[in-house]
Amino acid sequence: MARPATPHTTDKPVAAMLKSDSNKHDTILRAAITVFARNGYFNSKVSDVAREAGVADGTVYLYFKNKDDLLFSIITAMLDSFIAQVRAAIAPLTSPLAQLREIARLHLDMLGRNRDLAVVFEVEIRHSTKFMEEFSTKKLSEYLDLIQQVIEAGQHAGEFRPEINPRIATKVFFGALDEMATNWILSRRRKPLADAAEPVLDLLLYGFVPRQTVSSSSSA
Amino acid sequence: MARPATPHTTDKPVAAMLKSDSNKHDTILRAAITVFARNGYFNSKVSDVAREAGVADGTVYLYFKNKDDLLFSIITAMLDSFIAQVRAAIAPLTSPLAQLREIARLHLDMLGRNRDLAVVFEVEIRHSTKFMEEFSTKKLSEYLDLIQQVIEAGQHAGEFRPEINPRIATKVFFGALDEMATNWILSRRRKPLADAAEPVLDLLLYGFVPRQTVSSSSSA
Amino acid sequence: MARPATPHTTDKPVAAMLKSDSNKHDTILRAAITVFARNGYFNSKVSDVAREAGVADGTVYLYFKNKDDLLFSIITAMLDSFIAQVRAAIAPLTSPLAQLREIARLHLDMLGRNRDLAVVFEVEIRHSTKFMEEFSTKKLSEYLDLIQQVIEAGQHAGEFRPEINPRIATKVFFGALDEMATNWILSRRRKPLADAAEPVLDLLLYGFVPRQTVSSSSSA
Amino acid sequence: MARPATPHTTDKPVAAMLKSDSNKHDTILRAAITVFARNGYFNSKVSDVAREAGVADGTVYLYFKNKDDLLFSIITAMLDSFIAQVRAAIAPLTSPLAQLREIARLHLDMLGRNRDLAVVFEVEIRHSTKFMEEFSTKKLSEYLDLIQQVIEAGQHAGEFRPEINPRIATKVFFGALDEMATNWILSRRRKPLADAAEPVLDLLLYGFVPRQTVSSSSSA
DNA sequence: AATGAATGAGTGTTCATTCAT
DNA sequence: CATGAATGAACACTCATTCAT
Repeated sequence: MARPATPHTTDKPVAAMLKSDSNKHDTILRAAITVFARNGYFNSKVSDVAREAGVADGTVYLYFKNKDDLLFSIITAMLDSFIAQVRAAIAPLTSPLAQLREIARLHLDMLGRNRDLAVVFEVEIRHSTKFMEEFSTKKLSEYLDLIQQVIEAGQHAGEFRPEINPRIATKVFFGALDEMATNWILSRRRKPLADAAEPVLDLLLYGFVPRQTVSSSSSA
Repeated sequence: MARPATPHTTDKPVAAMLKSDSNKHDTILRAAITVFARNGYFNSKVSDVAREAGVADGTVYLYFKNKDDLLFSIITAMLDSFIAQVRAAIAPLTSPLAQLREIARLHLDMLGRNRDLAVVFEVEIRHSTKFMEEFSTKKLSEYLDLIQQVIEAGQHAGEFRPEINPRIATKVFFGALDEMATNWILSRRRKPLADAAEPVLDLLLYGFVPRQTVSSSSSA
Repeated sequence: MARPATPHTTDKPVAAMLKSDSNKHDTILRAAITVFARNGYFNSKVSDVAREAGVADGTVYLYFKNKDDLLFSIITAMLDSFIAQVRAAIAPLTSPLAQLREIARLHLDMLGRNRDLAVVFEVEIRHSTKFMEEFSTKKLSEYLDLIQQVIEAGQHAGEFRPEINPRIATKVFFGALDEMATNWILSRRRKPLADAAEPVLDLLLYGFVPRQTVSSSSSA
Repeated sequence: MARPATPHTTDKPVAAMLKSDSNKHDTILRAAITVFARNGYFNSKVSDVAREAGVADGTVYLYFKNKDDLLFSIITAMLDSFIAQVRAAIAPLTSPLAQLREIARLHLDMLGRNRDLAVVFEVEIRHSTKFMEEFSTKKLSEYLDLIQQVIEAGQHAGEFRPEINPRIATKVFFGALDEMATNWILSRRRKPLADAAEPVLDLLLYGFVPRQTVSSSSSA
């Protein structure tokens, strides 16, 4: 139940955050996602990317400064696209709790739609501490801030416990989703990643510990 | 409150899961942790590790099959040591909830004691999908199974909600801790990582949503 | 004394041996001189030359066969222009000694007017033995022959010692001027190169060794 | 005639300024001379040098920082060796004029012994203005200073004209020899380069212009 | 066991040249 | 004539690994 009309299926599929047509820049970027996901960034050759994109090696350098810039551009594009989608999706929702639910669903939905994208995001983004720092202080923190704002709004609205630290709650939320995605990538079973959204949310929202079904009322 | 005598400070400091003396095998492994944490696995040269360890390049190959084997050995040693510590620490505890609490604390305590170790564990372990698959299906899953057992025990004991999926709960728990560690590595502030254990646990155990202050309302 | 009206200042400035206007062929050639002088032939890119000339890369190939042809054309143009100037300048002079003096002056004057030109001539012309052979047996030897003829004429006229080998004298003469130019390029002081003409000539004409101020006879 | 006992033939042949045995550093350097002379610096591949030296590509980098360092080392070694030989050869000579003569002979003798060496020295040394500046302000100027001192000593001794500028005389002297060498490289005839020493010296010392045989003629 | 000199396969990047527009 | 995007051959340099000592 719930979440009935929400358009999981964005007409602009996540995988196609890059205009799928013509545009050689995007063709190369898509090829890089495929290749990096297959072999990992360090084990991928620029010429692999070029071949996958159907261009000459040198052409890659007409559109990207160097190999690193390829990875950088992929992740920037992903996060930009994702953040925009999330903003658009939660804007109409009034309840912060509903918004948080929507973020979780979109997060998993997006990564679950394109395994290659997910691999790059979950694995290759960590290819160096420098690289991670770069993103965690820029693009990624933009996303995390968004989540944190929702959580704080939820506290004001009385939907979330006032005593929890919103910063930590954000990390717990993000970490939980991130781990689901990482596991999904590694697991052989191809159950849709988005299926995990509901149970994860239930856990995060209501905790491991049972609510004292209180009083006698339940038994009554 | 609580957890008074629990020996946070294992007499065998985490960093020295490798016997700190003589043993050239361990000297090289420690050197590798330092070097990999500093530059990342791919940007580290075997000769860097050798120099750090004070041995000749060729000597590394007397103890390790190749460069990959170095990283593999580090993580295996880390996880073996960690799992052993966790088992020992939770054995005397009877309440699964107390056990889970102890795991969280130890997890963060261990990584927080040695940033290099944490960097390798959080970042370098992901240096390839193959590598991750290798671990997630072996060592790491041994750790995750341990957590899962505690959660299931907690469900039987009535300490955790019976309806939650223990497998998913395990991932949420691990993912939350993992994210705390990753963030701690990247953050400049050097607040002890273990300080995060309590608030994270509170969030996971009791959820984001306030418990209905029960009483009248429910019965109303 | 002497050489009063000789037009050091050719109305066609040396630098503009290439018609300075319109003509795209010459525009590119001038750009090439600038660029080659700045970075050296091998470190210059065809696209640098194109940009300097304000044309597209491909346009360079409409006027020159390839990059080598650019350098070749520069030096050919320089030497053609120079030889023509020299011929014109010495034609009216009757004394071979005066002619030789004029050649020295013009030689240094021309190179000293345009450092870029000098750099290309002194440095880049030597970019390969093949290249040098090409020129030394063609254009350059035309210039050297000119000098040699003047020297031989001087011998017949009794102005130069009959016993000297004109071929060797030519090389000594050219080598001395060449070295002055090379040094001038490298030196920081920007004293006009042509200033060196007089002292060099004095040395070459009268030698290092003092003329026996001859005994008393002269005074007699 | 003249120059009877002077040991043109240094027991340590010029070509072997590099100990010809074992020493891999020198083997590579000799290979580089051969290869650079054959194809020119820019057209030579490091792997060509390695093959010529009979070592692996990587080995070159154990002894030289990079390709540029190869050329740099060649010329430094040449000049060091040459300057030492010249100093030793002129030390016993008392007459500056005899010393200058000896320098000219040695200069041409050395280059004439090993065409490859000469090619590198005459052609490749100019592979860039930066490179030339480097040498002209260091090693080469040490050589030029040596010549200049001899000329100045000759002036004091009354062997050379007092009014000539020693700095310019040095350049004229060096330039003349340099040009002889350059021409010899390019010429097909293989007449010993050192044969040119005597006529060149005669020209430089006594000039192009005949000494007034004075006496009667003038008064006639 | 330990060494470290030697190896040589591997790759990111450049840039002269072409050609469809 | 002119363009400049695309090409792809070429190459300096690195570094994991070996092995004679």
